[in-house]
Amino acid sequence: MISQTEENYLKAIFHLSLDGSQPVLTNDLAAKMNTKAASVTDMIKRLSGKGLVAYEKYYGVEITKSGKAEALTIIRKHRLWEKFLVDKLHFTWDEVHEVAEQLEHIQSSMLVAKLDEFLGYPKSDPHGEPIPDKNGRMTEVKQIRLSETHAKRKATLMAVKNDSPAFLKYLDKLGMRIGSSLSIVNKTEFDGSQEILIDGKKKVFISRDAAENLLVTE
Amino acid sequence: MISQTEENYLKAIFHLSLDGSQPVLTNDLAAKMNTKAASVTDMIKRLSGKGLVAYEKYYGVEITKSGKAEALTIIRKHRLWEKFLVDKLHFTWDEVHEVAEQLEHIQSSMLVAKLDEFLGYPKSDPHGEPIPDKNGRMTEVKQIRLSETHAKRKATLMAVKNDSPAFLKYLDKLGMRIGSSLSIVNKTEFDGSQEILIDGKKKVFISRDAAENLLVTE
DNA sequence: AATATTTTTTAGACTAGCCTAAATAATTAC
DNA sequence: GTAATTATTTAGGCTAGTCTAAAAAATATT
Repeated sequence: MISQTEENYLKAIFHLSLDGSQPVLTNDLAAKMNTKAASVTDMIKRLSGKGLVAYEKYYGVEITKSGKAEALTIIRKHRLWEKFLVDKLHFTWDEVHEVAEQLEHIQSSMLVAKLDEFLGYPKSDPHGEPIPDKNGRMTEVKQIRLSETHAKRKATLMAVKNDSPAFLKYLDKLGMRIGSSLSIVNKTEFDGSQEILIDGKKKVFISRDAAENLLVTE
Repeated sequence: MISQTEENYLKAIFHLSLDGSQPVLTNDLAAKMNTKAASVTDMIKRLSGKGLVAYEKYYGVEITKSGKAEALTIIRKHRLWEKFLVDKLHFTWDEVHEVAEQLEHIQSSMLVAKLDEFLGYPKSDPHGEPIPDKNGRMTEVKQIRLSETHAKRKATLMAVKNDSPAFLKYLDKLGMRIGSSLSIVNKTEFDGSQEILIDGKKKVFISRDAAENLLVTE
């Protein structure tokens, strides 16, 4: 049996090892989990004892095959629940994260399977993130930050890097959503700010900070 | 903040105080919670400290007004989720309890409100139990055990007293469901067994034990 | 009413997760 | 290459929730 706390650590390790360093460092994990390094060391030992991570003292931690499988089923559940909350219960995309953090820990493979079916086997969640299938596989689409695209190209918004309600509400106000077409009208090199056209209709200014959090395909 | 364990104790106390003794006894609670009496004493003190129950040493425990309100919101969530699982995800009524036991602890009043709306503000769960509204009020219908009805009367199955998968599957096999009309064809006094007609179609024998777990209105 | 039995509580110990403070290892600076 | 700094681990302690064994109170027996 794997506890909720263990699941949360595992998820954090998985995410850090994707877009961060390999191995994952104790302090980084402590920062992500909002705990102290000493607590992380404790937990890592437990996870290591269960074969979910490989741990080497003073070096760091790497997720194992079975740990990765666990992490992917948690992420699968999280994203399916987010999809449910938005599509069926009409939550807005900035309201779902906190609730999905709880729902992802419900244990029932039947529930996940039936929820997946009920939602029509969705491939991505409301933020554009891919939903792993029951074998943990997901269709990764090459996504780049809007800040890294070259001028004048037309791009499609696939996902957002930042899930904070503040950012998501800001995008809503701009009239931007997953699937919107974005074309760069003007780019100011010195501060990275851009003027973009949303769905061929609305012209807006966005900062480099915003552009870095928008993932698009060209 | 009230923990999941505290929620489970509170629910147990509420249920025991409904169809059992007032006050609720330590040993009864221990039996219901599958723990030892010593653990119950500990927990009761915690709940008492939070004002959710009134506890008197060597006497027993009674639920307070605020404790009852908490218990009712948990029961509300449990029954709404059961309704969701059966109506939307097509679980059978014997499969829902375990999952609903987990889902009832999800904290989000928005979620409960939206789920309620999504389900069309149902008044009862798949077992016929009433769903408390957001103020904890439920429309109680006078229900009696089929074993206590007088012969020849036609009754409607409103709820079942026993949620065990074994019993529910048995009822399914008999072709009996919430809302079925039951009329007693024959009653054997010495062992309480009955011959009944289901929905005017199917004639079956049931034991006193079964009849005691069928709640009907005449 | 005194004794025996049952119920409940207390005392002390365990695990999961967390903490602070101190010790140790690794890294950076000079 | 030694010293200073930073990162990590260990040691010991805390709370929630559980347990067993022993003590105390309530109840039942005769």
